[in-house]
Amino acid sequence: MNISQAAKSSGLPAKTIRYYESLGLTRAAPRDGNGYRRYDQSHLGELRLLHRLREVGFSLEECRQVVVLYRDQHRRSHQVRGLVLEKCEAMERRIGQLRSMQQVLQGLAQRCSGDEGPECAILDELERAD
Amino acid sequence: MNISQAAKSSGLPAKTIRYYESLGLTRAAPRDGNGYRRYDQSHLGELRLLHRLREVGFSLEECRQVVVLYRDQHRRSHQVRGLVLEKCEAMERRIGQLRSMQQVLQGLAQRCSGDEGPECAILDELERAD
DNA sequence: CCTTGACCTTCCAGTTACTGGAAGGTTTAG
DNA sequence: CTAAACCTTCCAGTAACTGGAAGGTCAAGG
Repeated sequence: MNISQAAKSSGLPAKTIRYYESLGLTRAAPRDGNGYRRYDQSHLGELRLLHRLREVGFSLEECRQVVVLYRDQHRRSHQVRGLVLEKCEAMERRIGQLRSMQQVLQGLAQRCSGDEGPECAILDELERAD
Repeated sequence: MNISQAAKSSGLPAKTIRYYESLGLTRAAPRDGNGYRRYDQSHLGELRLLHRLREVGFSLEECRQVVVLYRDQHRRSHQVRGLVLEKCEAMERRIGQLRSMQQVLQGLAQRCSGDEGPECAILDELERAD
């Protein structure tokens, strides 16, 4: 299987697959005589794992930690679960942040008349000291 | 007022103030004889505006749009309000995304035994085809 | 007068996670 | 035989800073 097949089957663009390989995030694919990368099922598992981890918000560094466990015969499942739960909590905190930002925005919009004149409570509020 | 005073008073680090100036996001501060930037109250308004916009999630490009209106005597407040409401909706969409990612993570964590063994429902789920 | 520390300046490099594109080799279909 | 569709590597750019190097300036203390 060449890289475009691996891309289709894993959901990652070919460019991204090469990029991950260059970072050492995936094992280097063996090459054919012409220099083309060759993929098999074992590569696909890793690529799909990476694709899905990214989809649920893992950074590449966090993906790397999961991949290490994925490859480790002696992992304990609570290690994987720990990483997932940690990410879950980080996500929760991030959502809370965004929600509070959004509330500020709503409050600002409410106080602004939103008419044809230049006076604007939003700008007044945001430029003022403390 | 020199740059470190402006930084303290606006909440933006000095480095960031220079950076914004280099992008043309703020007016270039006039220089003293020694080449130091000098700031007055009118600069502080802009700097505080930028700081607060960033805090509520505006990108620099979005900040730029607000700053243009801030400087425009002939703006209409509904233009400012429009930008804020648009950002508000984008934020809502983003929050929805994060929430659904978080739910996936919670579902994964629930299905994993989280014990001392290597078998892990999370990895099984994430590596599998479709 | 000299030094020390705290300012200030510019510029370059690194971060994250790709993505686009150039330049060039290979394979496949007609 | 040629054109399309692969593949390769490498370089540059994105967003929004941040750290650090190299060097100029200024105020206080001995």
